Amino acid sequence: MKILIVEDEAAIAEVVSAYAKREGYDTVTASDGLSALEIFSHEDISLVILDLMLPKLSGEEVCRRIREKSQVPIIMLTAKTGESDVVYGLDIGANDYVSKPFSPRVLMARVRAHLRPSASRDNIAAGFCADGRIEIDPERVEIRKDGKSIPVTKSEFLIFSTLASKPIRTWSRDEIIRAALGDDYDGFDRTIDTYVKNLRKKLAEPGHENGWIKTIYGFGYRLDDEK
Amino acid sequence: MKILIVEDEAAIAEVVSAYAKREGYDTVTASDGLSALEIFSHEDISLVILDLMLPKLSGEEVCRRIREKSQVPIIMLTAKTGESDVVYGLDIGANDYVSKPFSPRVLMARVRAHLRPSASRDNIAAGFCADGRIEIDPERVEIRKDGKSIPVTKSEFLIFSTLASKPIRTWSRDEIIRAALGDDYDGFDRTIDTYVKNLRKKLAEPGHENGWIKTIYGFGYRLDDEK
DNA sequence: ATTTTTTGTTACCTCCTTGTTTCAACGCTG
DNA sequence: CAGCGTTGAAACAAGGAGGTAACAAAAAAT
Repeated sequence: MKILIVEDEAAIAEVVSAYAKREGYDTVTASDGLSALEIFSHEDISLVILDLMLPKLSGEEVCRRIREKSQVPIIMLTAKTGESDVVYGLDIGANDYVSKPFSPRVLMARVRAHLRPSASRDNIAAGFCADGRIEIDPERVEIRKDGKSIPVTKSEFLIFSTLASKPIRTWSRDEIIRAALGDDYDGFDRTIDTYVKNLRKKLAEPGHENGWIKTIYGFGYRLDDEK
Repeated sequence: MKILIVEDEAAIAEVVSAYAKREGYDTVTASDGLSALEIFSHEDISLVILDLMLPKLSGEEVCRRIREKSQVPIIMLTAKTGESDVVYGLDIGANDYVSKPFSPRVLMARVRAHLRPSASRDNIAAGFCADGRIEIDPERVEIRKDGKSIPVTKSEFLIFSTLASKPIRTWSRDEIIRAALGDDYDGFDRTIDTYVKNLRKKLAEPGHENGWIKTIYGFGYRLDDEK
């Protein structure tokens, strides 16, 4: 987990960085807007702490540019405390807004809240798909086809549940990893292929050779729930 | 989008509810912890605004119970302003923490930030064109004509989405490349011709041989969405 | 402790997509 | 309507994405 700290006052950047590191995060610091974007596009950043008053490129502009590419959480950390400043900051894409002077403890609590892994078995919804033929049972951790239990592994179950939770959506491999296996998973995205292959083998049948999992070339996978 | 407001002071609940409704959200109010959980489990709640000092069941406990089941965004709205209160609130599962007295405008900006559609593909706007006959679905990564899915490649999808995002506009090849394929794309602009050709082949029909993509001689392309 | 299952990586192969090129057709301009 | 630049279409090479299986490591079961 790497945090990008964009802050032109070295002293503040130091403090934030020190706190973040104490919590086990990696940090990287940018002191102006342009280098922030530069770093962001070349490193794998999980969260951005962004000052608004920056040399070269304003924080607002940095926020907008990042949002064009990414949904990474952005916490604005700034001396602008006016009501309108806060509203504006949030509306251009920030996820959180902390005013200076700030409490490092509170800031880090907010960082944790944004980086908290969001997946757990508990929020897997029971459900049906494939015209009701396939049933996901989070209580028993079981997938049934036509009422008959299909033995799947934990990962297979989590991944299929994830896909089925939004049959509408096409999921990229990274999204599947984050949603099904958790943020702290570190492994290659291609591993998903293997799970999908195994799931397909278990679920497939004549007429549904793909096991109701459709490949969206260049993007990822989606439940194939067409009628 | 329905917001659950958990607040025992009716006056505050009223104010929050009024603001939320003005923004187009549905609201439902609970005045104690138990009824909050009751409502939460029976209705489709997209976000919770949660006071901490509640009759029957504390806000902290409500937060924990909700978190056992769901990842719905929770904004704590409370008179407890101590640093430790904030840290504690966020650590037990709240996504945001707003202290009373609060600015309704800021609160609503935070609500918007939490409910903002999050997937990065979603900055491709869903939309219709060609008199509603062609539909762009960024969730599924799919283009449909008359409701029937048209298989397109990644680049074709991105390019058509770009054109459709501003049906008014004539796009030069370079602009299409930058908007659809990214700044770091390196390739000839004439490649766009090929994608357009392929798209046209897939979308065309008698009376619309150009697949709703119009050539602006000497400039580029534009969606042909005339009536 | 041993076996079995699951998890995750890798390599190989195939096929699709991507992007270039070539040439024909088209549209402007005079 | 002739000439020139621009666009359309098809063919093709090269790269990239996905399918698959074999395998190592870790976890669970016996």
